[in-house]
Amino acid sequence: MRIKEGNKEKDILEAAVKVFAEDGFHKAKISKIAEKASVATGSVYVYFKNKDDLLIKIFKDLWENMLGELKLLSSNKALSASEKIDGIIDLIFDVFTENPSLAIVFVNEQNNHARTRQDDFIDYYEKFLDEGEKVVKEGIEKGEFSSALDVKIFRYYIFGAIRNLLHHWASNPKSLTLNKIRQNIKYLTKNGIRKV
Amino acid sequence: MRIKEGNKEKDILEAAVKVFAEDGFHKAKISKIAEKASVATGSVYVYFKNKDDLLIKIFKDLWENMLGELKLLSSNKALSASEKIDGIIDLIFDVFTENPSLAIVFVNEQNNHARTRQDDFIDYYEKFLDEGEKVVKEGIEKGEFSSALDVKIFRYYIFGAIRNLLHHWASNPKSLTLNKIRQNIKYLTKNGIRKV
Amino acid sequence: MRIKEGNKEKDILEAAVKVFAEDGFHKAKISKIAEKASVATGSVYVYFKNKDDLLIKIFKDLWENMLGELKLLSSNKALSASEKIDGIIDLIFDVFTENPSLAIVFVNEQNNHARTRQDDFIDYYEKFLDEGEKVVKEGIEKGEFSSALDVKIFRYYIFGAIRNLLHHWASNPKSLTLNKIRQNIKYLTKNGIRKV
Amino acid sequence: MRIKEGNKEKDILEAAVKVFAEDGFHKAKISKIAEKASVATGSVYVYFKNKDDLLIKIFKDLWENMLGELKLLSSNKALSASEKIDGIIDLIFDVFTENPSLAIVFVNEQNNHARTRQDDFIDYYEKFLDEGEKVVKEGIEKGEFSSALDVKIFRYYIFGAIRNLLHHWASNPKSLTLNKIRQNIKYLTKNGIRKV
DNA sequence: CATGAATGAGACTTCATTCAT
DNA sequence: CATGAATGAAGTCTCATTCAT
Repeated sequence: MRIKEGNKEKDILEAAVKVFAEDGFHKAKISKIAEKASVATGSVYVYFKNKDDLLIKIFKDLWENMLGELKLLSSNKALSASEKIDGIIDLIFDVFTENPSLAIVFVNEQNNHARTRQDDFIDYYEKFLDEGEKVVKEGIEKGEFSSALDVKIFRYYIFGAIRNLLHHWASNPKSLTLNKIRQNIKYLTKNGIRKV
Repeated sequence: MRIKEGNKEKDILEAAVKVFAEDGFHKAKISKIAEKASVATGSVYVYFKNKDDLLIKIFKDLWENMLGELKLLSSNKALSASEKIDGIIDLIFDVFTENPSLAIVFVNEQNNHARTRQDDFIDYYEKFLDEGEKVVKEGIEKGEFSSALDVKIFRYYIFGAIRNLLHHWASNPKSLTLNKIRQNIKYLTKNGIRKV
Repeated sequence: MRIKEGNKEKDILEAAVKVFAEDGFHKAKISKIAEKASVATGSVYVYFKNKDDLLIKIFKDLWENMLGELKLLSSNKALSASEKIDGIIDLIFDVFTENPSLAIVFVNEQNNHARTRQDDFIDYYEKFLDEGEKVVKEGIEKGEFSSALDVKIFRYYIFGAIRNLLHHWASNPKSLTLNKIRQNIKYLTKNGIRKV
Repeated sequence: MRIKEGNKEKDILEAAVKVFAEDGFHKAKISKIAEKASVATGSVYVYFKNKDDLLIKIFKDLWENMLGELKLLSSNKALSASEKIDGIIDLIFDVFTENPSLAIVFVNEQNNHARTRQDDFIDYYEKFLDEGEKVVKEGIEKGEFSSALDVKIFRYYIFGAIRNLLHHWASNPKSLTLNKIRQNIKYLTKNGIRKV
């Protein structure tokens, strides 16, 4: 029995993230992914049902992990709502800083793909956003955050902002320091542009 | 007086926006666009060089217009920086409210496409963002906005936020009132989530 | 508008019969059919949904025609049942004599294909057999044919016999005269092997 | 005494017959055959050269056996030619009754396969038909059967008839009693449809 | 002998684009 | 300008076969 050496599944998934980031999902070729993962084209189909399945697994892994981390964070009684918001921002930045290609794939492909198909990664993603929403609600109730804001809207607001900055950074890593981006996001989220 | 014989070019472009929004650029078929525009498939190629050209023209029209409007707004001496920010937000919302399909195409396809090709619509888009940046700078100089923020980052921040909310709204028009979104964006942009 | 010159649909169908006969349905390549029909590979898909559709159309054309001819024959009041049986045998022989490739495709592929899919050509085929059955019933009622035989069985008996002989002939056209085959079938069908 | 450790070769062959009958040779997957035989995919290739080889062995086993039985029958001096014909029909029916899947594989795949390749099972098959032919010749010489018939043609005639009925029965076992089929074939073969 | 993960050749099918009318 | 039949390049996916263990 030929033993599965190394971790082909992981190799393929990582290669897929890179190729999807470089060429976009639709122009990405399975053969290129296979080559980058040092496996035969057909081997991709041993581990994944089809091209779509690669993308789905990428997002599922991403949001399943993120949700897990976020839960740890949001349940931490020692933190204020404001500190938790900072934590969420850090959480997101840490993941995508480590894997800029993943940031690009997320920004460019997730919406487009989620629209057509109903996959289970969407559940994780939505739960992640729900969990973030809870933190904001908590902050409002505690009087930390303004009760004027709509939490539903805020979640798309802040997420879109972060997404766009990450995408810009991932595309031009030299134009902006990630740390500066992170700090500015935290500042803007909490204070807006008004002089405090 | 020009005889109104239908404007095929415009018909095709509008059909393209709808089909790209529905099916995504890559899955969209030229034949479907032609059908929706009530022309023959071949006629698309009388007015446009190829499929990419359709998308390019869509974005060029969009940002050329937006830039023109923004220039009028930003050069208005009667407005404070803060009022101009409100104006920019209104500008964007007005365009995409009128044409939700365009919002979807913008959000889903522009990044993806801009990455690969170097097209002139990008100039207009960048100039639009530059012009917005100027307004922020002006606000900082006048002491209206905090000098702690990086204008470059802010432009991606606010634009990402708006984009994401528009996309969410365009995909689920009933989940949120556009007016509430607009108000919240204005509030958040200026005040953040802190209790004022 | 590029006009459909000649009859590409018919050309493709005829090429398909030849290629299916030569290589068998599963080993037959669309590209070879296209080449034999002097069209581009893609053109096959202008006229036919897919490879299966080619086979289905072949059988539909065949049995629709055969059924039409058989109805004319069986409704002819001037003929005895025995003469009608001869007529049916002639009918089948005439078609396949003209198109030996069709005989091979019918024998080799119809059963195999009919099993998996439920296509409308089967209706025509079954009706053809039903119509033949009627002739036999008529012969029994008139006292021409033995009442000892089961008409249902007879229809598969005679049809299998003819099919097998046609297939053998089509595969080795020189081993047997078609006329001799035809005569023997008529004789055997009516008299069996017993000395009369 | 040989230890009974299961007979993988036989298991695989029996599984192959079933799968070929169900799915057709070309759509049948080696992996499904292996699974049905409770062995690993690779084990199929320990016992058989390739997929074709499975089919060849199936037919070789079939006709080698059939030929052996037929020789016993045809050399039996105690039987008339007519009785021998009955015996041949019984012989064929007995085999396929016991193994309807084999009947389907025979009818659907043998012709198709025999055409392309030159395999040794064809020798056995031809010899089986030759041996049957001898019985008919003997019947003619003895004056039992009509000298008007061509023995070469008869062999394909009767074999086709039987094949078709077996196939019909194997596909729809409930539509006809096998006994009735057998009787009718014997009757038709000897007497034809004429009233005796 | 037995295994089953890995391979990679091969073919169907799609659809942007062309061009004769 | 307008048409839409025709094209053919290109990529996904399947699955028989191999081979290291």
